[in-house]
Amino acid sequence: MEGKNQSQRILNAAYKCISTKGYANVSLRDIAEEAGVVLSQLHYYFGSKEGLFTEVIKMMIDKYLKEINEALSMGETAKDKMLYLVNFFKDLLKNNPGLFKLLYDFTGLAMWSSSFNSLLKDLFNDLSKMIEEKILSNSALGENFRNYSPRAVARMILGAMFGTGIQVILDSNGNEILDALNAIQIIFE
Amino acid sequence: MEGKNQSQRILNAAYKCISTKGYANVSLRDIAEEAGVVLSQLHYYFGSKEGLFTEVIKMMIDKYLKEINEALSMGETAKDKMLYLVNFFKDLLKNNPGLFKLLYDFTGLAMWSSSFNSLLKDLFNDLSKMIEEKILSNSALGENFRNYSPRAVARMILGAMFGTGIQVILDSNGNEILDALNAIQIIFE
DNA sequence: GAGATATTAGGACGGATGTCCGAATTAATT
DNA sequence: AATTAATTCGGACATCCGTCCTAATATCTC
Repeated sequence: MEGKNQSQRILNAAYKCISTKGYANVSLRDIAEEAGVVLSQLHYYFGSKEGLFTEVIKMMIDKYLKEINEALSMGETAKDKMLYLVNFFKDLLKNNPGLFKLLYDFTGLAMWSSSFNSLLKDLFNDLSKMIEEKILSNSALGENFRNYSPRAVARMILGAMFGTGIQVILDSNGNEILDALNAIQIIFE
Repeated sequence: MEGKNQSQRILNAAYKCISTKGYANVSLRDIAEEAGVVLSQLHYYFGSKEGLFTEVIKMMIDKYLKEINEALSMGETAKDKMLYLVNFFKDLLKNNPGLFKLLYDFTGLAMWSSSFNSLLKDLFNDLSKMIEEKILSNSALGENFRNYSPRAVARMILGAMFGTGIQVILDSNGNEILDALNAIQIIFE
């Protein structure tokens, strides 16, 4: 009756558990229970804990690439596009903080595990490239930009969002900090 | 012969273990062995794992507040001070990456554990306040700044360093990404 | 020096975790 | 309908973990 659904339900349960409690605080038994499935099914479908986590990470990566690509297709000028990107990120932090927590958590995991390192490294690479190409490439930017390569600026923008985001998450009343995200646009003024 | 030294050796060992392998991959037995001490000594001096980790976090916080305060006391203009701060951070990532990894790791821990949350939240608070007061307060900044509160800009600067730093750490050949840190100064051009 | 206190040492405990295995059930194929 | 393959289930396994307890040793006080 379940068929292929079973593995998808496990994947969704893993996603939910990890984004709620953190990868270090989640056991395979937690995930099995959340999925309404017997423990051994996780190994039947994903082989190991690492295999399951890998799939969750890939799922997360797809979401980020897709959603940010959408956000970056809005607007015309660099300033406009940056506004759309910032607003997307503010909305993400407010209405779907689990997705950001997942990114932060797995990025931390990737610091110590070479298996996950390349996955996350590639994601940051792709995201910064998207920012570079869609925001910083075509339009004629201010003279300030001539001192820094578009690649470096894109990395910094991505880092500013990420690093400001964690401060929002950390502070339960972080709504005020959300305004700090707008400050990224200072480079386009 | 050891006396008070014993607890300090445990603390140093914990610091070393966590900054090398990550808090999730370190057991009290690892720390005891690294310190050359019997397991039960950890509970004798620190009561529990949480108690020990708390002290390690406080030690880390002291280092950051002290070192960044020093970096921010250099230079005169906002642009100069920002350069000193960036160079301090680049030096940290290059020569003492373990300290940054520790910050990232514990910040992730603070997302899930309310016990550690306030410690890290306060650290980010203090650091952004230092940046605000020492860089953004006195001097007459460009007109761009009137659109954003100094508090928000400080948060964003801190976030940009933090978020760019993790990208450097993630990439084993991250020396190129180090240049992205310079791009933060684009807001002072 | 004797007694009290603080520290060190070693081991045991209950519980949790990832993994694996064999049987039962279901689905697919002929 | 019979045989084979795929899936589901329940439980066992070895191991590791944080914590706790008791005895031995060192340190300090008078």
